[in-house]
Amino acid sequence: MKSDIAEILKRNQLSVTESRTKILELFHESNSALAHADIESKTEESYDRVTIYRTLQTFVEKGIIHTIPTADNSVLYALCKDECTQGKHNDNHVHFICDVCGTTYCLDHISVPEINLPKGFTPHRTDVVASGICKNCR
Amino acid sequence: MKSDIAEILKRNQLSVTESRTKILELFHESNSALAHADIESKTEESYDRVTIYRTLQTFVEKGIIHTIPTADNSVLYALCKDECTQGKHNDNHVHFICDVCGTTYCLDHISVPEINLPKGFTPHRTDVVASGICKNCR
DNA sequence: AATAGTTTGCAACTTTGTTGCAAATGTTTT
DNA sequence: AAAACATTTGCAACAAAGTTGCAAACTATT
Repeated sequence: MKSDIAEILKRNQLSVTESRTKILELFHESNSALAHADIESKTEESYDRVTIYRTLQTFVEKGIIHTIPTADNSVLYALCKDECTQGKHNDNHVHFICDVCGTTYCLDHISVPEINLPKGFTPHRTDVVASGICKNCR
Repeated sequence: MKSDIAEILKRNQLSVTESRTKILELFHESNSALAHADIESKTEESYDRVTIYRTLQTFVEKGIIHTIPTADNSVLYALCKDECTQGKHNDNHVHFICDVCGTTYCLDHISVPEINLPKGFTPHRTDVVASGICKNCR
């Protein structure tokens, strides 16, 4: 498992450091999206705030994770599907934010339907963010 | 026109003040979404930052404007359709953000398609945010 | 026009995110 | 496996974004 994580880092030309390994592990363990603050607390503040910011930035650039737009404009990150690579994100799936527990789910298998935009608008990326009540909070 | 604006404020039990009138006018004049910074510059810094924050908050609470989730997690606001009232937002329409000029359009007339969520997930609000190239930047 | 209620602006503060740089860590070479 | 090189980390200092309390200014009400 640990070596899996290292593999991912190497494949993306990143040195395998303690913080990167740990943070990437967190994403793999969690089945929901994580905010900067989640990572700070789950790592028990072992790493500098700056390191976490930079690690997340790097992961986004490499296509390892992606950001999720939220209605309250907090910044969330989640693992990308395999098809994502540097500069070419393929995250056209649906996200669900639970109004009760706040958990954000990445519904990878549910794809975004075609949207008929007005003449002249060419879409490049489409995000769907649904919010409501999740399966654990009913 | 000015009296229209005052009407809206009164209808929402808000005192008609210069800043509120001016800010609400800005939204009515603009056909795109506005960020806090846009409002600051378009009012030529006549109002305190805090006043703008509070005005936007109040307008959101009253259902006069709504926030738009963005992929880069900046905070954007746009006028609500008539059907929105306090505590009951009805913004299930599509937003489009132009990657070139940064303009955000509220595509009121394009409705969000049904999304089949997994069992147990009950949606309450659904946002669709498309980004790409807008009609003016082709 | 006086009073009561609301809103504004200021100051101070918190939270969130960024940058430069030296020290520490990771990688490669011999 | 140690030296040399490259990358990453943590610190400090800063910048930007957002919040709160409170007195002064403004709206609304009588």
